[in-house]
Amino acid sequence: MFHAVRKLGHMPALPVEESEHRSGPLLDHLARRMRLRSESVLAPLGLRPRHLVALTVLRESGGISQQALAGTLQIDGTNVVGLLNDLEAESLVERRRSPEDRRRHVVSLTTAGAKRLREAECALAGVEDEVLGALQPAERDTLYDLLRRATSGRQVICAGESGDEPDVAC
Amino acid sequence: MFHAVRKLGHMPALPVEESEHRSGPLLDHLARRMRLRSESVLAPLGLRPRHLVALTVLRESGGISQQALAGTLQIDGTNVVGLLNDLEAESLVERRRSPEDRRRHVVSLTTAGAKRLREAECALAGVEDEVLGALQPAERDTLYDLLRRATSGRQVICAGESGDEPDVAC
DNA sequence: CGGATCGTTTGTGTAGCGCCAACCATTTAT
DNA sequence: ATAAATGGTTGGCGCTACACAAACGATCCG
Repeated sequence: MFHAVRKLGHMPALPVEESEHRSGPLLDHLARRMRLRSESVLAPLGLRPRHLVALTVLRESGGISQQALAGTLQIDGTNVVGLLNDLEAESLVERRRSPEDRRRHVVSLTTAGAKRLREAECALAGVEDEVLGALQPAERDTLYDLLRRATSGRQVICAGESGDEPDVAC
Repeated sequence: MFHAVRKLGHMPALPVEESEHRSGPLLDHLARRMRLRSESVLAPLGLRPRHLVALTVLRESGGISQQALAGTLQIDGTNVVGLLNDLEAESLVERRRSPEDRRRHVVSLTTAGAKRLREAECALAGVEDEVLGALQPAERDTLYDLLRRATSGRQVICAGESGDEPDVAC
């Protein structure tokens, strides 16, 4: 439909930079819009956006250690404790000691947690409609799918891996 | 691929809501991952993630008033001042008084600003590769496109619009 | 003229979060 | 067995990103 026909001189072979744009800032921007509006909708459920993120992650990863959770959530371990305390206080989440290593806590969603998460998602329908209004339903599904896949990918924890510098000149 | 076989017919036995998931939390999650890693990469350029968001918005909206900027950025007007001060201090952005209403400041990207933004985007290539590693290049383009369109949509500023309550039972 | 609006400055308050340090319980290494 | 490392927990400190309020100059408008 809308080919951004920008600078179509003779169009030799390359849509060169055209693709130098990064989605980081847009992600930030959109996430903020969503989060701001979500807060008010989530409040009556006693949840904050960050709790939703945690619950969502937990729904997908089943039972994981707090450390691992801290890893995927990318927040400091000590803060995970507080986060889980909130959730456990409402029995949305469960900490059980791992049988093979009893130092570890295996965190998992309780059925109440799954239920609450659902309610929250349901409550967010309006917000999403508002924020993603410019997108067709099918596009929203695509977006969801992309986000889900992108987030489910294991992120490198900053391992040495100095094979080749990725931050080249560009 | 996965048709979210949304409730067709009477749908007797099934993965009922399947499509009740919201992208909000995922957006939050992914944005956080991206932002954290971006910070370190952006630092040498004297920029913070939030500056990037502003610059990106400005690149698309051309010259707009600070108020409008506050609106799209969804941050308080007084904070926009500080944000712009940062950017103007490095002449990445320009405030000119509007000719038709001299109270207003028309904010726009300077050429230096556009250049810096590009450098930043370029510097972010590695981060994006890392964070969106689970996505194919084509998918990343799709993601970018969706995000761009979603963010460019005018967001309702909370106008009355009480036609029908969108927060129905669900 | 007087009231509303845009931008600016200055404060104040709060939430989110990193980080450090100390402390159990437990596992693993010596 | 004793020492060291690890997972979780608590408490505290500090910083950053805001929102929110108040007061002011410039400007527009009725």
